[in-house]
Amino acid sequence: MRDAEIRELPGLVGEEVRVSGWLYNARSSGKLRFLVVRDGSGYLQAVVFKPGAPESVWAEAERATQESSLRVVGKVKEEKRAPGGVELQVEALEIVQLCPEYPITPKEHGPDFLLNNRHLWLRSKRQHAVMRVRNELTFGIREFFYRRNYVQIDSPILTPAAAEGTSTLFETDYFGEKAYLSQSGQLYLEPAVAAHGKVYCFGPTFRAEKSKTRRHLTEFWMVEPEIAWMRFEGLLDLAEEFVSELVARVIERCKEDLERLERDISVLEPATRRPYPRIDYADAVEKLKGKGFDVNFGDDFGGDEETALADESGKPIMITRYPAAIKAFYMEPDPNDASRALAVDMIAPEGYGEIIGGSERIASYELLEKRIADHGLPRQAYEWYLDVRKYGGFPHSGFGMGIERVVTWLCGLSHLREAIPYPRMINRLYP
RNA sequence: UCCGCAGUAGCUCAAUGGUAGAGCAUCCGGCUGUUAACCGGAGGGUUGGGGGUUCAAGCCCCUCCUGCGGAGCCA
Repeated sequence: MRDAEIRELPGLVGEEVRVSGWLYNARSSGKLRFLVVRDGSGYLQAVVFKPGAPESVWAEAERATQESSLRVVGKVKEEKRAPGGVELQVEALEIVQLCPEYPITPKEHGPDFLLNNRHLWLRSKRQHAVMRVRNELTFGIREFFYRRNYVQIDSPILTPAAAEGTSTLFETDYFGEKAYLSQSGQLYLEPAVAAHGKVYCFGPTFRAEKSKTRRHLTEFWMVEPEIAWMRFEGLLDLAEEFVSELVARVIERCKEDLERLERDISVLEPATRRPYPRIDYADAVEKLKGKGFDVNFGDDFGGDEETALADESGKPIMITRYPAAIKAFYMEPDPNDASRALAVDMIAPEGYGEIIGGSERIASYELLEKRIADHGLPRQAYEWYLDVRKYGGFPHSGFGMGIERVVTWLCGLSHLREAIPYPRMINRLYP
């Protein structure tokens, strides 16, 4: 007899094994009791047949409640009627801890209740699948960059000043000084790119905006690559390669999870194929006007506008060359039109919104100096950032991708809050 | 911050201004192949808080609280 994970059982038919896990659900019919056991690696139907089992085993099988932790011993049997194709014929059963009435029943629940019980909700099938997709995505991201010889540079969470103004930052006390939780690692990446050439950071970021939409969290994860000597066109290629490769990876390696989430893979497949449509901001404005939207050149796009643009193809689209006035101070102006920035937003299809924002960065010391002044930012706080241009300046580009937005899109979720283990939102800091 | 919707059993939801109900969960009973199993029974309620209208309020009015959706902002 050996210990086995449920995922291994199809290869252990005929063998006697011990499986340790939790009771997901139980069904019984007189002399027959089905225990659905989960152990994180899968779901197992364990069967106890009263006439064939010792009385104590039957009694324990009857006593076991939903989510009781337990160990079952028995022979693995091929069984078409069982989910997964195999089942366990229980010979011994030990309840490790009898679970009292479990709050999350096998019926529908509301979001407030589920979020209050997020620590338990994580055990349910859908949430289990989402976290596995997230895991595949984040590992894929690291592998993508590792294979291309990027160096991961972790940016600080506690920062002395805002990247783009202080209004959206969480403020905290730092030994009598004001400190802010980082809203982007990008500025700290730029000095590092001068050291390593190709770098990225990957960590949590914080926005104190009182956003109440399905597309916002106050704490979310962002991956931000930054590349020396890369120009705008190269950045567009990189973003496209990055996303298409990650989508393909998740489709290939998370088939079961996506199936459990009832995500139609054929809808995701166009995103595995390059190129993605690229549309100039000015053309996007015209296109939206043609669709009856009330937008003018110079406006930023809202969620509805983004959705309308993205829905034309099943792929993400890249909107390029936004007006400089509505973009960040550090973005390089378009050499053909200084009123525009070499900035890109990638919009996911199906209304999932912006997943990437990026740009070529200002390379000139003098221009950056002027922009900092124009935006009313405290020069002193950005001295180190200006040094990237002062001591051997160079063109460079980068983007940021929001992990939860991508997970939400890949899984076909209706809300970002399911894409992170413990969502932090306005009015929610528990559990 | 603004706009809209909602709050009834542990959970999801019903209930013309007139005796508060169902399903799931729990407990008891039945069933040898269940797939959110099924069938029968039982317990379970200060209808979010406060105030008001009325013979009578879960329902109408005021107010506060909480949640949800959206806008703005953004990934």
